[in-house]
Parts: sequence; structure tokens; C-alpha cells
Amino acid sequence: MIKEIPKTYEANKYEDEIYKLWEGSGFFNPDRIKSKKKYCNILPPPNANGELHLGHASGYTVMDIFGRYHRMKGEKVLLYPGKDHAGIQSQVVYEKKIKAERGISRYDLGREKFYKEIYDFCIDRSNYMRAQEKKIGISADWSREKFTLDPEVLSKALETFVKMEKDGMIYRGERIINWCPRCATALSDVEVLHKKTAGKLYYIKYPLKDSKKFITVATTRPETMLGDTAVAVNPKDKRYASLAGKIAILPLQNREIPIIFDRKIEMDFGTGAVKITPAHDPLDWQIGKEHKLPEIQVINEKAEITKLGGKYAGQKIDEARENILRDLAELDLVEKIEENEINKSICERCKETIEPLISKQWFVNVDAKKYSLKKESLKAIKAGKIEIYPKNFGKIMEQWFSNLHDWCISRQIWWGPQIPVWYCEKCGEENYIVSIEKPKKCPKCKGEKLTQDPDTFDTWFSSGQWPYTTLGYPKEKDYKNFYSTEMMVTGRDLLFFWASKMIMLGLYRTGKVPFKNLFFTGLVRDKDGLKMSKSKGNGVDPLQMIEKYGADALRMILITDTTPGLDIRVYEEKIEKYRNFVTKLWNIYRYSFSSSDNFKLIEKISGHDVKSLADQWIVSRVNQAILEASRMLESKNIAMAENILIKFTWDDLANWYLEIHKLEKNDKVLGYVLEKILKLWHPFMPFVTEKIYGDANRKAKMLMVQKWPVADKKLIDKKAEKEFQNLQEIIVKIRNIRSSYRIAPSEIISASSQKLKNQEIIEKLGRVKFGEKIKQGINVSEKNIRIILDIAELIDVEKEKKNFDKEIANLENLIAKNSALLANKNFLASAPKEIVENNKIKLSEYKEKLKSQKELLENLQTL
RNA sequence: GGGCAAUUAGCUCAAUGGCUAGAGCACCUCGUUUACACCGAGGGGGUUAUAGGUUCGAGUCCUAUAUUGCCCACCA
Repeated sequence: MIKEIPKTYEANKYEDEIYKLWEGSGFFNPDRIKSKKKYCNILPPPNANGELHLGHASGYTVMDIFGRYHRMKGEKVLLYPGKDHAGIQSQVVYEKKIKAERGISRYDLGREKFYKEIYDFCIDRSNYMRAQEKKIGISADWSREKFTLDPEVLSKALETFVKMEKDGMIYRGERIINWCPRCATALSDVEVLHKKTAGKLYYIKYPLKDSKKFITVATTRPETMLGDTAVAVNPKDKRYASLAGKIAILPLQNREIPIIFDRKIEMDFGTGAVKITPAHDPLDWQIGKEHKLPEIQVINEKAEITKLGGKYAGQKIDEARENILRDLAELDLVEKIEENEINKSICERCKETIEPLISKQWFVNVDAKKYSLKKESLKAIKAGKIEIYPKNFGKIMEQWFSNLHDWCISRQIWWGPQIPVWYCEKCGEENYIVSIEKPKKCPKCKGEKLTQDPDTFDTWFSSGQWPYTTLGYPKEKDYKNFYSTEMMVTGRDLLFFWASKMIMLGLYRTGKVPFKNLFFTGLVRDKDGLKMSKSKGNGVDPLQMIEKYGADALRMILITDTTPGLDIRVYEEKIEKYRNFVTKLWNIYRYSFSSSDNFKLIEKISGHDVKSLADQWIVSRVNQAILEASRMLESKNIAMAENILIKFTWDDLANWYLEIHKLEKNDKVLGYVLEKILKLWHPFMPFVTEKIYGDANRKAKMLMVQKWPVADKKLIDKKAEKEFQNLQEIIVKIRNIRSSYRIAPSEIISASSQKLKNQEIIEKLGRVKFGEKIKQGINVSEKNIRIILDIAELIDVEKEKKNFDKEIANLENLIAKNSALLANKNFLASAPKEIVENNKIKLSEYKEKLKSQKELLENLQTL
């Protein structure tokens, strides 16, 4: 048998085959499973424009572990896959591509052709990415896979817009918005990043009308002055009190602008006087509205100065800034320039500087009368309708919802679903018609010339509805079966982009939360804690790692020692460790099946098959591991579950039990333990466990659909565990002595002892041989075991004495602490009984140990 | 400016208020004993960032402080 099993498990040889087996079995599809209990996890649809990275892999691993665990518990499990058209991002990617490959822009292609090409591109990428997702081993039901632009999914998302419009939650308006000049579109607040950068604060003197005096304003963006329509100061600011009703002359433009008073102006920043440019600054826009100031647009959508900018018209803003500053300096109107840290706004997708512009856009009123997205979401979160991991992210979300502003949902990009609004040529834009299908006639004038609003939706508007659009709200079976879903796993970076929107829209549309558990993964970083990125070239390619170390090893590294919401560092050495562990598991299997010709995996074991102390111990330990690992998985604590299993498999089973098994073969016990660990490990390492299970048991069904083990509490034997621990300790002590006196393993030490259980085990693992009573030797003891080793001549008495003294001091210290604790009435009164009991046992153990240490010391002194 | 998190061995990270705070990597010593050198045995290495507090008991809870990171926000 052993010759047939190779020494190492070569993951890349088997993984594809195993995945095909799973897929072919049809068990990824919940329809094949009969159960009342349902478990659904809608997978976050990756952007259909690139390839898989470690961030995806880490999320998928978490989802798949839970999914496989629940499937093994016999539940109807649905991991629902899909792809996202990813509006702006895909358009940016594709524009770069055609620019690089064909030297053209989207305008060269025209809207229709561009849309068609990018659609094909996304479908192509989706197919490619699907293959990558399978490599990770995710047990998703591909027969259901959806794309955000699939008609049945999309129409549900558009219906939400129609419903919102009816409910008075939608409005179209000219407001100041975030404009990305490169993407040529409006952006919502969350799509804008703020980056602290070094900048300058310019102090510019504005002459006062009919006076030789000036008012000095401080600004970081002098070029916007071309559009100034006021200068504002705080009404409490005494320095400017005399300027009430006065007029300033805007330099370069020679425009008369009023000096106004507004409480929003900070007195201690700059000069306390602020130039007001309603068309190009959010705060100024608000002030402008309140004071009814004109809005003069001097910067256009390409970040150039408009005609209204006079002689600077047509210049790029950087260029204009230089020219304006030079001209002002010539007029002696620049008072000073200071270094100043500024908060630069950049586009989340392309990193271009954002221009605040006034523009006509579609907005969702998040706090409308009929239905408040904001309040309902807050209510649901506060009521704990969603269990959030980590818990504190709930608080972050609450805060975010309470500060939520209206959501700009229109984008001026071409890629994505168009807003279902139609304009009649005759009746004008004011009388728009909301309809998913193109209306035949204008309901007002019966005119037939109707055109659709050219804007497309914010991509999060459709992906934010993903849980119920995929499941087929409101009538389809999947929706009825699986909504609200059990689990959602997503990166912490998508908290506001996506998770919040799913909650908001899910509640609005279905009245229910979209998921009962929300699990956040951290970001994957490199060895130095830096974010992985293509430009830095520090990315670790998941597919390369899978090829080299196997998917199981990669999965393990992505969940080991992790805490929800906290970032993880990934690098090759770490992955190696888990490849090694996979090999370890493989070799446990290899050893077991070389043990005898008819070695079998055994599901149930009866008491009388458990023979020796070691058997009792390992059987007890494995049941304990089942208990604990299951508990950890139930509480969504994957990393802890994994830790428990690693410790059991590597230490208890491989390093101890297997060595003992070589002496006192009990294939029933080993077969039983192996069967359990294959099942326990399956959700974590599905490939290697499936491979072993299949090879070991060709007649059985797949491991994937075997029942998750239930601990047999009758087999948990704390007394046997304790006794075995003593045995372990004495062996460790012998090894310790061997090591400190450099006795080679090949050298067998003569030893003697009275009435010894498990003599053979001590002989093999401690490499000693029991025989005639040894008169002069060194004593090793643990509890009721005492062994004399015939190495008196090797012993450095002084050194040993020191060791004993140290240990005795340590024990005395512990005894003192414990005695004090047990003498404390408060402790006895308030600590749980179990703890008190434990402490009593501990104390007596310490005392026993101390006694034996003292004896040993005495013994040593007679040498 | 506000909020959140982190700070534990040289490094990466665990630890559910209660067993002498644990792993892996790295390091040192020894070893190929017929599952595994992708291995085994042993070892060194900790004032759990600092200062207080609550508690019978604190790495864990509370309050400050420091450092780092992240997020949010209309100081131009």
C-alpha cells in the first residue's frame, strides 16, 4: 500500500479533477439537498473587468468555509455567484485599453459601439474570472450565476428607481457635486477620497470700492476667484464690523461684489475673510444659496477656464493659477503666501483631482417623508437585526447612517444601465416620464418624440440591490427560500460603498434585512504591511500561489491568525508553512494506510475498541476537538477553530499518538480519528481532504456531503487525558535530560522503575531501556511515576542543583499565590465553583511536585 | 476637527475576565528511529506600550497618555 501513496501531496495534480468531481455531483446546487434548514450566502460580485486578487481569495475562503460547514451539517446551502459590471471602473479600464491598443477614445467609437465592446469585454473577463474562482475551491452554484446587467436582475433594480420616484424619494436638481474631469462624470461622496497634501495658502488683497483700503482673503485655490460673487466674514468678527454694506472690487474681473456676513466662517483661519465662489466650492455654494448670490461657472467639465473667466478662458486650471498669481503680483495684490496642508479630493477610481461643479443630477433623498432610508437602516442596526463581525463596525455604520447626505446616483458615463427617465421633445425636461420600457407616446401631448436621459446609474445603486435581485424578488422560489440570507462576507473597504447600501435598499424594497450576519474581512497586505498594488509590483498572485503550494495552503493562510475587520499580511514563507501542514496531513494518511492492508476509515467506535491509555486519550481529545471546533465555527470564529484543529492534528495525533501507534497498533482507533479529522478539516482544506477520503474509501460518497461529526461525549475522558499528560511530561523530562547532556538518540539509556504502566511507550519515546534496579542514577519523576536513569557519571551535580533550586523556587511561589487565593474569602464567595475546584487541584499538584523535587534534589546530593 | 482600531517573544500573529500568556517563522543544539527533512526532539527569548482604576482575579473591562494605522468631515 505504501508504495502506492507518494510521499508528498502534489496539489496541482489533483485539484482540477477534484473540483470537477464536486461540480459534476450537482451538490453545489441546493436543489439537490433535502433539508428544511437553509443557508445562503450571496457572493460579492467581483468587478467583471480584471482578475482575481488575494482580497477576493480571502473573502471567498471565509464564505466557502462557512458554506461547506453548513452543507456538511446537512443544510440546503446556496453560495450564489455573480459578476458586477462595475460602471466607472470598467469604463476606466476599457478606455485605457483602447487607448493603449488602438490609440482611440470612447468618443471615437460612439456610445453604442463603446457599450457593445465593453459588454463583450466584461463577459469575456467574467468567463476568465470564473475559472479563477473555481481554483480557490469555492463551492458556488454556477448554474445560477448572474451578471448585474442580466435583464431579469437589472429590471428589478430599475423597478426600485420607479418605486422610489413614486414614493417621492427621487429628485433631479442643479446642485454642487463632485466632478471627475478625467472620468467626465459626477461622483457620490463616498467615491471621493481625501488626501492630505502639502499646498499653499494665498493671501490676496481685494480693493474696497471708493476706498484705498483692501480686504485680504485667504484661499488655496486662487483660480476660482474669477467666479467670486462675494466676500464673507463672520458677523462676530470685530475686525470687519465696519465693512457692513460695503462693496469689494474683484481684481482681474473688476466685478463689484458684496461683503456678506455668515456664521459658518471661521474667524481664526487665514484672515477671517473668505472669497465666495458658489459655483466651485460646496460650502460657498451653500452660502451662495442662503444669500442669493449669483453662481458664475468659470471652470468647465474638462477643468478648463470658461469664457466667463475673461482672458484666462481656455487655460487649464494649473496654468490659469500661475497666470492669475503673476498678474495679481504685478498689481501688488498678493499679500503673502504660506505653506499649508490641504485636503485634496481625488477620484476613488482614477485618482484625478475632483472639481466641485454645479450640475444637474439625479439624487436619492435619503430622508424622505414617506420612507427614510437613513432612519430605517439606523433602526435595523440599532435593533441588532444584523449580527456584525467585528461588532464595533456596527457603531461605525450607525455613525455613517446618521450623517448620511442625499445620494447622487447619476453618472455621465456610458457604461452601465441608463436611468429610466424619458423626455418629450415638446413638453420639455420638466415633465419627465419614468418608465422602464420606452413609452410609445407622451402621456401629456401624445407626442412620439421621446428620448431617454443619457445618464447612467451609480454602480452601487444596482449592486446595492444584489441580494434580492439575484434571488428573484418577490415571487421566485429562491427568494422565498433564502431571503433574508444567512451570511454576507465583504472587505472592510466596502463598508460604506456596498454593505450600507444593501441594508438600505434591502429594507426599503423587501422590508427585511438582506442578511442576518455581516462578516468583514481585513485587507490583504504585503510583508511590510503595504497595500498590494500593480504599480508597486508587490502583489502576490493567488493563482501562482495555488499553482505552487496548492489552494488548500492558500486558503489556510488567508484565515490563520486573523480577526474580522483587521488587515492581514501575506507572503510566501507563510504559505509554505501550510503547504507543509497539508503534507503532514497527507502523511498521517500515508502512515495509517501503510499500517495494515485492510486499514479503514471508521465512523463510529464502541468503548471496547478503545484499549490502551493512549487510545482513550486520543479518542477523548478528538471528541473534544469536535466540540470546540464546532463551537468556534458557530460563533464565526474561524481562526480559533483552525487553531484547535492544527494543535490536535499536528501535536496530539501526529507527534504523539502515531508514535505510540507504532508500538500498540489499534487501527480501529486510528481509523476513527482519521475519519474525524478529514471531516473537520474539509471546510478549510477541501481538496486534500476530499482526495484522501476518496482514495481511502472508494465506495463512499464524496466527503463534501458527508455529515459533520458530532462529539460523542461518552468518549471524553478527562481522567485518562490527565493520566496521559503525566506520561507525556515524564517523557519530555527524559528528553530534556538527554538534550542537556547531549546524549544522542541512538544511545539507549538504561533505566529502572517500580511498577510502571506504559513502560514500552516510555522506552520508545524516551529512548530508554528498563532493566535491573539501578542503584546510583538520576531520578526523574512525575506524579506517581519515578524513573532512575543510569547516567550518574554524566551528571553535572552543580548544574542540576541549580535547575532544581530554580524549579523549587518557582513552585514555592505558585503555592504561595494559590494558597493566598484559596484563603481569600471573597474569592471563595464570588468565583465559580469550577474555578475554585481547579485551584484546589492545582495547589495539591504543586505541593506534590514540590515534594518530589525536593526528594530528587536530596537524591542528587548523595551522588 | 471627530470617530475607530492597533500596540503581546527579533518578525507575523493568537489567547471566550480564571490552568505558570501561546503558535509559526527566524535563531541555537542534537538527530535521518521503516508517515513526513515540506521532518522530529530539546532550548533561549515576555515588566502584554505607559500610568492609574474596577475586580476575589485583568493581556482581556474602565479612564488618561504616547505611538502607529484607518475612516469620516464644507477651515476656505
